[in-house]
Amino acid sequence: MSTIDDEPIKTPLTLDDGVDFAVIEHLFFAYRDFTADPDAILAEYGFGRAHHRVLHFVNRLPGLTVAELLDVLRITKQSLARVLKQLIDDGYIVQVPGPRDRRQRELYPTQKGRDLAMELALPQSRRIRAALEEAEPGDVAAVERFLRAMVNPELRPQMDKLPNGRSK
Amino acid sequence: MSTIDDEPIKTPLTLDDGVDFAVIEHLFFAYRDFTADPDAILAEYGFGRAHHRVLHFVNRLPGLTVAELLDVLRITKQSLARVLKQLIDDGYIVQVPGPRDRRQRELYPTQKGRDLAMELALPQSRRIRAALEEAEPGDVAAVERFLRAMVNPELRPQMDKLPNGRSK
DNA sequence: GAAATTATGTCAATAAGGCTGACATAATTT
DNA sequence: AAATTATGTCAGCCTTATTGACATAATTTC
Repeated sequence: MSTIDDEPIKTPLTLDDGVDFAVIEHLFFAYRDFTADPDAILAEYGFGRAHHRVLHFVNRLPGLTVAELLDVLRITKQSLARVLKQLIDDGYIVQVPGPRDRRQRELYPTQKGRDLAMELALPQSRRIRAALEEAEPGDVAAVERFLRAMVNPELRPQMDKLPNGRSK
Repeated sequence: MSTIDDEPIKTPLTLDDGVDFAVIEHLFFAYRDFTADPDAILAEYGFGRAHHRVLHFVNRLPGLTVAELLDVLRITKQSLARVLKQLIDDGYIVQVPGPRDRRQRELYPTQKGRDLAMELALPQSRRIRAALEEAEPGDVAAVERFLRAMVNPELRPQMDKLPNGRSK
């Protein structure tokens, strides 16, 4: 019988073990630095990453309801409540009663909220553009295809609803 | 003079605003689902994402010291302490006094720790491979180049130290 | 050899951002 | 009129991070 084996293993896991450790780690490091940019700005406003996400999607989908926002963020009503309340109290987001269903609250950014959303997006956009500078034609499409394919299939339609350009 | 302007803005931010919102959102959704896989497994063990990261890098760089691990994870000693202690107490990681400097603790996975690291990596690897199935030749390289370029330049040498394949 | 530095560990307090469960209100639908 | 829906709120809990302070052992420096 084997006793409990707490012998140290001295050989590393490598790509030979059949796992894409390189991509796994690239994603980890990339995402960490990607979020560090806005985090620093948010701290000046007394906000956190949760505020960023709410502000971002309200700016990208103005007029979405609380339920729709919860569906995009995949968090609970109670988790959203605190950050949304702060953003409203501080004048970054306004609520408008739904036109058909007056129980609903349509969420819109104010000019202040739009400005902050842009300020937060800028360093991220700069980082992305710098990363793509060295890229060859077709790489951008390849990266977007890959990232999209990494998302659970049932959530991909949701991504397609986000405005892609030339909004009127 | 302008009064406080809390008028709702009804037009969405789009790519026309000069920001790569598509890539920003792709990264957000992709990373969320990418981490959801191991999170579910970790919960069964009573662990969290922090345990995963520690276990991962100890398996990828067996024998690294506490200081080196802190340098990779970029968290504080106190944050590491709790999760590392649990992983050691539960027999996933063992400490070995450094051979030259006996103050140092070299960290190694046990067989149990190696097994869990693989179990956590597998769904992530499966997701990556599925995403790359539709990819054309050269796309993998493009994705890795992009993700690497998204990392702060000063941290890239650290990524290169991770074993790339064919370990002996 | 004594003193300073270094590697690690630990204690206490704090904060952000999640969670669950329970309950309230108003508006809509049945 | 009753049931359902959309939203809000209260209370408590968990994980993961933070800072600051201090302790111990080992190494390095003078």
